[in-house]
Amino acid sequence: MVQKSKKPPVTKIDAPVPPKRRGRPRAYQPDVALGKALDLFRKDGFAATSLDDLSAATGMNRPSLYGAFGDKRELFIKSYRRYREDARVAMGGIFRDELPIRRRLERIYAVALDIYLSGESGPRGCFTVMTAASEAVHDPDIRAMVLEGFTELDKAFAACFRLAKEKGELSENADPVVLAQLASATIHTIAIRARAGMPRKELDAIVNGALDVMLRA
Amino acid sequence: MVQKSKKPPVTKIDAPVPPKRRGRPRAYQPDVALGKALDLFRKDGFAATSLDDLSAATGMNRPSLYGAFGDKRELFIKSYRRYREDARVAMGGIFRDELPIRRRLERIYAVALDIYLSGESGPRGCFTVMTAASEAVHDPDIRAMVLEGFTELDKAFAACFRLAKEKGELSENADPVVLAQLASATIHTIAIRARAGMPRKELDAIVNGALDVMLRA
DNA sequence: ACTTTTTTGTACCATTTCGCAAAAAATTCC
DNA sequence: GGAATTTTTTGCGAAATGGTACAAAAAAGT
Repeated sequence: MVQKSKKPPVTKIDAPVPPKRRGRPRAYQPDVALGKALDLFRKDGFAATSLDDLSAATGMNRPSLYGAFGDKRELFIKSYRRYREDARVAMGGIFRDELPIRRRLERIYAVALDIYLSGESGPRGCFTVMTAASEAVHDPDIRAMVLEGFTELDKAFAACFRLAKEKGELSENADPVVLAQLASATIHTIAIRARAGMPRKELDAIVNGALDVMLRA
Repeated sequence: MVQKSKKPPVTKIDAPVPPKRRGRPRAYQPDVALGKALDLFRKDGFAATSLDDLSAATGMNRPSLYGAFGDKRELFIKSYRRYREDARVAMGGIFRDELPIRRRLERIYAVALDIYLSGESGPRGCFTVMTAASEAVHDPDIRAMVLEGFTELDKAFAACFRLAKEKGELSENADPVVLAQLASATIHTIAIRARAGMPRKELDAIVNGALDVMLRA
């Protein structure tokens, strides 16, 4: 076996052209299936979601699910990763925006609330918070991912405040790290309260009050 | 039978003397059994806790469990009520204490962290938050209880800040309601992060930073 | 001693759940 | 057209789950 001709060298990582796979073609698109799985997990949580539910939601039958994503736990982990990616693309732009700090934060919370309040059968909250509240205690891998999610948010907020301070939008003795933790705390509280059914108006009010204090009138 | 001698008139509502029940005596104490059930629910959540688990933990077999507390959902609800009562007695005194505001809040958070970090197999977090993250979406009764839990905490904090303001410990333009929501947010964030495995030191630091900002250095 | 009352303990049932094996189907390669 | 390859489909099976029926047990009343 001098030359390995097994795979044609994939220069373009995901070409829009189907790469002519060998056997029977898939009846599903992994991306959309994973999205459906994520929706279900967000709605019901890990324990209350059965493989049959997932099978029905994705349109894949159980063996296909298994072949594509592994067992239930692996599918959950992949769903969670997908959630984080989605959140990053939804947020990423705003964090790097050049708006004044108050506007920037308002936008961030608006997008967050869009995510938390979405869902056909009731608001779904923040998947990171949900996972922390359930699986994180018993599964070290999941716990690590969740912790990483928290610190990622903390850091993003901290960078936000640091930038604002450099631009003179905050007082000299403002501590970006502390403010970031408060900003995260506000994210967490609205995520939880959203899932408990609190209407958007009240959540917006909480955000506004928190911003008043953090940005120190 | 001129005088009704069926029951001796129970003037004292719960005498420490066992009231001579009629049939076979219970092999368990409902209070401690409910406590064990609460421990389990807090550890694993509703869906991941089976009746067999509960049976093993309480020492009662399933039919007895059913007879004493109703089905799984009812047992969960009773466990949650118990949690709230426990939390109230643990907190109640401090909220009404006459300490300076900073000290008072420090104590509150210390007690809260004691509750959230307790647990033989990992920190158990706040049961209200956990329940909001899971069952609250699908069960209106549970959702109502959880929402009530949130507003109860908000109100307690608000009273706290109102008192401090009256005593001149806060600036004139401080808004007790807004500060209370931030104080609740801080409770929520440490509850979640505790369950995600964040060590107490870091949680204490978050509390301290939050107090700095709320009490306006 | 016998009846009544209440709880326990054993056993059972219908359903759900996760996982997998084996056959059938759809496609490419030769 | 036939072999090779990959996926789908069907269906099985062992275990767990929530709930209940029923007899045995343990106490008080008579």
